[in-house]
Amino acid sequence: MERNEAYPITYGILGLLAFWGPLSGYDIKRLFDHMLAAMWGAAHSQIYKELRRMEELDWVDMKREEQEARPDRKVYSMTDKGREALSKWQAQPPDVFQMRDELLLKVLFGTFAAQGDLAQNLRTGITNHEMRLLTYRQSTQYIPVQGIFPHGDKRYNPYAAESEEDPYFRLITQFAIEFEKTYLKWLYEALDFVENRHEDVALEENGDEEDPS
Amino acid sequence: MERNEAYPITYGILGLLAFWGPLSGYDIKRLFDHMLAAMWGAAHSQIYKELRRMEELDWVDMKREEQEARPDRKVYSMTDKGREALSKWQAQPPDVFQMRDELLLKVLFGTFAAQGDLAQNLRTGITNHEMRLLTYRQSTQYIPVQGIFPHGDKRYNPYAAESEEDPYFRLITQFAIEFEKTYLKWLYEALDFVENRHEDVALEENGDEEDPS
DNA sequence: TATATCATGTAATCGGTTACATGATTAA
DNA sequence: TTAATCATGTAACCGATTACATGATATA
Repeated sequence: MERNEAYPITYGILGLLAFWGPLSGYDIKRLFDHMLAAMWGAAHSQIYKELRRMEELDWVDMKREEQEARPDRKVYSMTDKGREALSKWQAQPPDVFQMRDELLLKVLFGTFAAQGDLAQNLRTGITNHEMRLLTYRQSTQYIPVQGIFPHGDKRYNPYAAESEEDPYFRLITQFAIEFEKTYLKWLYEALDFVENRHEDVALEENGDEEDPS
Repeated sequence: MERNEAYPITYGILGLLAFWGPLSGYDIKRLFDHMLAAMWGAAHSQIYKELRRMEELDWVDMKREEQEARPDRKVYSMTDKGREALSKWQAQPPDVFQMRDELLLKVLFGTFAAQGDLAQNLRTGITNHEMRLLTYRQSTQYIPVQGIFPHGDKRYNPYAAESEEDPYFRLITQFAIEFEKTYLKWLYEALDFVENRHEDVALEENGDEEDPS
């Protein structure tokens, strides 16, 4: 049995090519950051490497566009074989989700943190997740048009407003927004908890629950 | 400048040793699955390797317990240096969270899936996350006692009921439950959408009113 | 009888990150 | 003047996974 020939990032690239036709590695990196930030991240070096691999698999075609003063643009487009692979992938059960969140680990072991460190980490988390929430709420401008595939040779401008929106992208954006809202709600509650319980244990006697946030 | 000497899994192990005193690699693996499943996963091979590394760093001490008919138990306990490292880690800002969820990727590119594949994947996700939610709701039996650190030489039975619960573990469990509830709510809505193929736009960002459950 | 669990590890590989490299153009 | 962006890659490394290995004991 042969080795795995593809993994999530492969299909991430393939999906972007299916939506937006021929793209360079640089284009793909930009779209990754805008479109796939909510579910998968990728460094540009990995995208370039993966594109080379996908070319060997005949999942993509490369056309070199010469430029003066800059390296040539290597523009990739999905092949029939690539389209088939993308469809086959959808027929396999998804990997079990695995959370990897260092902030949660730090909260769990908050007992071993010095005064104030945990609160500071929670505030950092709040800043990060507030920024994400904002990004996702503004991300509708990136919604791709529907039904390009399987005639995906045309190139669409991801920044242009389109009349027909892809319903799955809307679905993902909704998930990302709800996730960030849930995360933030918890972060604020956790921060409130660690700030108020460290002040003085004796305060628990009288009513200190009036706290307008 | 020297290489990183530790990363999240290192502190995961260290934190478990701080809570529950001397433990073997096998014990740690079991606790990882029960306590840290919501925020970090680890294979047993990685834990054994990491323990050897931590021994070289003098973050843990190892004592060999001989057994007949089985390999010796190598029982690790945290050193002062390890305790210091755990505390220093809490003073550093946490890594930015990076989601890696293949199911979300498949939903985003749902346009390229054959009839029924997407719904099937969503159902798999529902099964997985329902199981997680159940696990987290039952996980209160694993809540560790508070304030062992910094005198953490005693060993506590993680299965025993304790009067004083660690508030941070409770916090994490709450997060995990809220996360799974949010995820599941979205999964059911997404499944309904792909099964019924509404023309109207489902899933507007819901209001602030909470359902009183 | 077959599987699972206890209990421990090693080896090989892989997916992903970090660092290095180039050089023009544009914005602060 | 400094930094960022455009645009492309290579090389080294590292954290994590998968497969391999052993052998008793308990459970179905």
